[in-house]
Amino acid sequence: MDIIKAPRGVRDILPDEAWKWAYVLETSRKVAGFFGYNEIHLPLFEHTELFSRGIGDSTDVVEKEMYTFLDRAGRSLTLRPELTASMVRCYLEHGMSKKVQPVKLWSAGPMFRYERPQKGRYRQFWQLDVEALGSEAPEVDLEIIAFAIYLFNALGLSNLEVVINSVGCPVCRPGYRDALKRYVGSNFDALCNTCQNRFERNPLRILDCKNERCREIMKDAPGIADYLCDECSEHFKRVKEGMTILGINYKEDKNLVRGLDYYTKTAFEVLSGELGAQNAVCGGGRYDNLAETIGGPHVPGVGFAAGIERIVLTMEGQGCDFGQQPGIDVFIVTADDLAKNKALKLLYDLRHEQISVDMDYTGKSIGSQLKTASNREAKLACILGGVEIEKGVVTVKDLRKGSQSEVANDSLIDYVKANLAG
RNA sequence: GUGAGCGUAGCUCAAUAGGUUAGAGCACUGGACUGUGGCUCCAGGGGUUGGGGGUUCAAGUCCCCUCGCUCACCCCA
Repeated sequence: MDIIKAPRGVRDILPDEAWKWAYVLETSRKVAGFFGYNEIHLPLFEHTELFSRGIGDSTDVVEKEMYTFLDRAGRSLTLRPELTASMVRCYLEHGMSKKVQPVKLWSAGPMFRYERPQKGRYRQFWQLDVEALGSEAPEVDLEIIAFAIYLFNALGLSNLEVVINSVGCPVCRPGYRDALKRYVGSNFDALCNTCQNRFERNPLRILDCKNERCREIMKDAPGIADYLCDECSEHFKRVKEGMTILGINYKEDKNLVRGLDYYTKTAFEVLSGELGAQNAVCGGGRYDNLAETIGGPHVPGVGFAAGIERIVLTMEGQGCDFGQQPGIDVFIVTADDLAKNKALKLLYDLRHEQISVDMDYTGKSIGSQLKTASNREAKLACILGGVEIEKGVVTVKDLRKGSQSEVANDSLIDYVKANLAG
């Protein structure tokens, strides 16, 4: 029988990589603390309707990328493809509008999308998600963008491009949509097939088509900036002012449109050259109508999601520092069977002192055990045998220097601590 | 979902133009060194050449199917 392998598009994060993830997540947790965001854990699956209504029925994510299934009671459930809808659902369900606004939350975990796997794109992938709910203030948009930038700086990333745009709101977007259609209509035949399809369904998406000719045509397309209502225009202006005050470099890209229906006003992405076609390391924006779409009252919100795989890939590509790879400090070597019980006791005594220590249980030769100690990159080896037991000592070998000395049992812990510190 | 390239040991890769028993480095285990690692030398274990079918006297190599990986489109994080 064949060995069962992992399904397509998913992968194991092995220890060699997992410690890097831990670094990214720990750094995120710290930044969240500085920015006053609280961690939250949300379910991996929700009612399908949450996503189909929240994200939008005609979006690619909902139309063809969701893992949807019926549970044993016949309910239609879906593995979450993103976190924003769940965040809003959670806010509504727990009456968070009664708390101080905005409610600032963050979470990290796996998302699921049935897509063709590619570099930096998997069917199960991790996102860091940061959301601020319950405030219209443009300063909150600014804070969300600044959070992302602050995090990426803390991780040592460079050469990132920040692009922002305003996608308007239900008041002004229809007018822009019409203007865009009037412009595109005169060039309709020159558009690629997909864009011709988009013309009726979602003309805004023609703006970020990658096709050469479409790009050429859209270069002179009307920008939404000229069609924003006063409120959206003021809001956008204020966000940009804030960016300048904080010294965040950005590019205004009038062609930036986001694929999910719920975005209003501010939309932004952070791009990395390290990722090939999947160049967005982070994306987000404001979604003032999402809460109503899923049946709640009006709750404005703004947030972003960043892909952990893509962050790690970019960091590796740029040679960023991930901190210290976890390893062992001390390895205990038993020279003979007489020492086994003493060694066991020592093993746990050191662990109780919060020293990372390990030993070999297989009874290999002393040479092999030291080899293992080297392999594990232990700093010290504690050698125990009949000789040591008789004298009431432990032979401590410094594997970095090659020197060793006999240390009395009762001063061993202090000796080990002193030598690890040094 | 569409297109292209690629699947050989745990990893990185060899293997004339179809031709014997599919090799090497790293890693692993052991020995030289019987209580001292890294360096060196030696030895050992480990493969249904992703899976299935076909062509052939003969297939890792050619053909088909399938699974997977990679890249691009699409979309996005």
